[in-house]
Amino acid sequence: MLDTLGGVEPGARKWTELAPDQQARLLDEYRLAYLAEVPVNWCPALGTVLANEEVTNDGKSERGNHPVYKRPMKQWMLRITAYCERLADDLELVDWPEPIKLMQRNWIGRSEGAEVHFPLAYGSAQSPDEIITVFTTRPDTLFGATYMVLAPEHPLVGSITTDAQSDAVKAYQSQAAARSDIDRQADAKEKTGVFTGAYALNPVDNDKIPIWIADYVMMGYGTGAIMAVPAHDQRDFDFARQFDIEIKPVVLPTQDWLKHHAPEGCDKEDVHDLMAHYVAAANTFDAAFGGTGAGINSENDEVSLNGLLTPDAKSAMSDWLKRRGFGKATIQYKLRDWLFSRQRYWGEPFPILHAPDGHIIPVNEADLPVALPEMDDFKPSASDDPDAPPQTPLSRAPASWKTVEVNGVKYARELNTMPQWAGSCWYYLRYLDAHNEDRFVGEEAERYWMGGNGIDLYVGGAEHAVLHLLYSRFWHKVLHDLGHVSTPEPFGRLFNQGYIQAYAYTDQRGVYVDAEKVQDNDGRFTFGGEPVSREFGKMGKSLKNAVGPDDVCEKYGCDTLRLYEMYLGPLDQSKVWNTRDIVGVHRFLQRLWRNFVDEETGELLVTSDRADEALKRKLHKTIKRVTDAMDAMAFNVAIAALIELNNELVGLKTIPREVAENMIPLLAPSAPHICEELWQRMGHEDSISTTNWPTHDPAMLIEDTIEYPVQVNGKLRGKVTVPTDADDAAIEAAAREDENVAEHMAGKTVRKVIVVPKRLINIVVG
RNA sequence: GGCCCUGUAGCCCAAUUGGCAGAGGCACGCGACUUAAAAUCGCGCCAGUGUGGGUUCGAGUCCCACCAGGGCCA
Repeated sequence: MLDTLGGVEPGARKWTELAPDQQARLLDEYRLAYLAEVPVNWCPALGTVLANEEVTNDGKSERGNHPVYKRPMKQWMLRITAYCERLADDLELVDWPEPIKLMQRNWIGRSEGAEVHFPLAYGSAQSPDEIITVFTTRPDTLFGATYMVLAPEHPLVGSITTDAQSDAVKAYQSQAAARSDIDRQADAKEKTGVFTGAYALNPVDNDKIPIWIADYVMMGYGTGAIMAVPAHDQRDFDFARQFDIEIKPVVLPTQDWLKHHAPEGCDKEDVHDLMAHYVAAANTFDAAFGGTGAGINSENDEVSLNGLLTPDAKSAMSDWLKRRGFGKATIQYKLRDWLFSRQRYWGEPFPILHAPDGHIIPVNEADLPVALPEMDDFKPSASDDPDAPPQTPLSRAPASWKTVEVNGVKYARELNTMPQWAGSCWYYLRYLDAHNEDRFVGEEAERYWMGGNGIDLYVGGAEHAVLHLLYSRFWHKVLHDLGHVSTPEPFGRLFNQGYIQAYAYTDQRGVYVDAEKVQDNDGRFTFGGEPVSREFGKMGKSLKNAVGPDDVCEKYGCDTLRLYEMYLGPLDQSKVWNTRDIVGVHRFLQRLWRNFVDEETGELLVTSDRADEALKRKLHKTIKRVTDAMDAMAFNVAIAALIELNNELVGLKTIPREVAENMIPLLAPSAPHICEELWQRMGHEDSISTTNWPTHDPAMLIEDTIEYPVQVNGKLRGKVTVPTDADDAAIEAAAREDENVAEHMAGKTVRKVIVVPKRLINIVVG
């Protein structure tokens, strides 16, 4: 095991046999928190570095939209990559929306493939400096690798470049450094690159293949080097055509693909001719074939992929690579380690001390937590200059805070702080036992609240998919491994609520105007007499379309506001705020009140009278519907069912107590105030929040008779009512007796009769 | 460019997961109450489910293609 780790003496087997620096290096390979000199996202305007997750697609900071630059800096990292596999696999354990799971899987970016070692053509292949390792998801195309590409920053570039190519390579390297990753990854047809003058050997056939550098290969992804298979990868194809490199097909495309991409002059109907043409001159086709198919041109003395379908070819090649020591099947992830330090004041200080000789120790446990020093000026040092040295606010802290003496040695405090995510990674655990002075959460409290599958229900926005929700899963797993928490996952069930949207209005210059002051004149919208155009978007300040909840509360009460928000529509979808509709739920509450309380006298109308059979059935049906809907978080449906029941009560002089006692608790979560008031008036001394959720009587849901729709050939032709316990034959007989049904069956042969119990009857004739 | 979500009445939304397209609300119309209006109560109105195919006895629901809106990743 130790042998496989970098820099360890062969033969060393025991920890104590290792030199201190070897021990340190080994530990560093495994530490979950480590310092590293890495290319980071530096945002001079914010005066801080940012995690990949905090940088938008167009290279701006997620907060504030400022430009972000790559630059190397020594920073704290958290080794989230050590948990890649479990973070991906354990998504199986949780009840989350599939799109969020998918986003996390994509972000983690698991890909199966193989690593392949390409020896340099002139080297002895003994030293690691003479081997280029690449990762590929398509080891089956190895016979088609006709060149290699290193990222311009790849450490081998300097040593392999020939003198003749040296100037060109250096010029290209500095040109590439000036481009952003986003730029470099953009699918430009025009590829750039420079030949290093060096060659590698393709391990499958010992062919000498040229080594290029090109900026479409990124150092931060995979090994920073690729084997290029131009026949089967579009970017490699574009590159090879541009620089006139051999394009060797090793997978046979589908007929459709050949037809579609063949050059002019081919007989597109003659499959054999197309294939022959492709094998002879794949470079004349207009694209790379990236799909799967049978292998061709892929054979050496020991292994043949010819005729094998892609999955089989992949494993055959991986096996061969492993047998010959040229590589092995492996899994690669897109997720990078998490850049965990920030140059901000408002963040948790690291409990870390730096010794004068550079070694690092943790702050003594008795001195935890490390509190931020009081400072007058705690702003980050913002700058327009991307090369300005980072200045953390804590570097301006009093010397008494910055220096700590331990055993006579003066240590310097770490002056970076943790990112805002640090707190959200574990707050849910602290909330369980917030006053515990001994532990971050007591074991008993943790088991009680988190037991089973973690937090029962976590409601939040989808924007956290690859930030908070990934980071906190990582921390939770670390805590789980250390035995501090009992579940492998923090959030058993996740629910994403949608956004509230509202109409927004722009004037003729395209500037947003205050939506509340816009007048609607039969679909023509004006603001201060000027016409404005209406659009639509997430409610908020930027679109000037926010509706203050205070106004709604003031006018209708907060039960109405609450009810309205729940009634808008499915919780997980974005919904339009339409002030006009509020009166609907407000009327419901007023009607409810009038049903229960005499408006004139204020007398409670709930009596001990028995409910009649129909009302009882309605009640129990409602209990079931509301219960099911609340479980499914379909609050809009639950409220609709209660409105329906309430409408049934309108004609009654008094409300039977058995109805009231069940109905009010059903509504209480949605309209707590009015329900509490009615509950008290009904004679209860305890709050309604302490009462049990009503349960329905299944017997009350069973009807004596059922009305069946009768279809003939799938079209509704009649309806029959039969006793609930009628058997199929009886139902069918009843159906045939219906006049209209009989008419549509007249003179035809019955082919089939489908009786779906409690649903319908379909008679197929022909 | 790839992937994901959504599309049902003038509007917001339901539809027991493949079984009668309508629960509820808004808006609108008519009627009752009222001197009148508001409020209230009653009654009514409107779509064949974005488009085109397919599977099925039967499709809003499943499959394929396309269109539109929103999102994620390049």
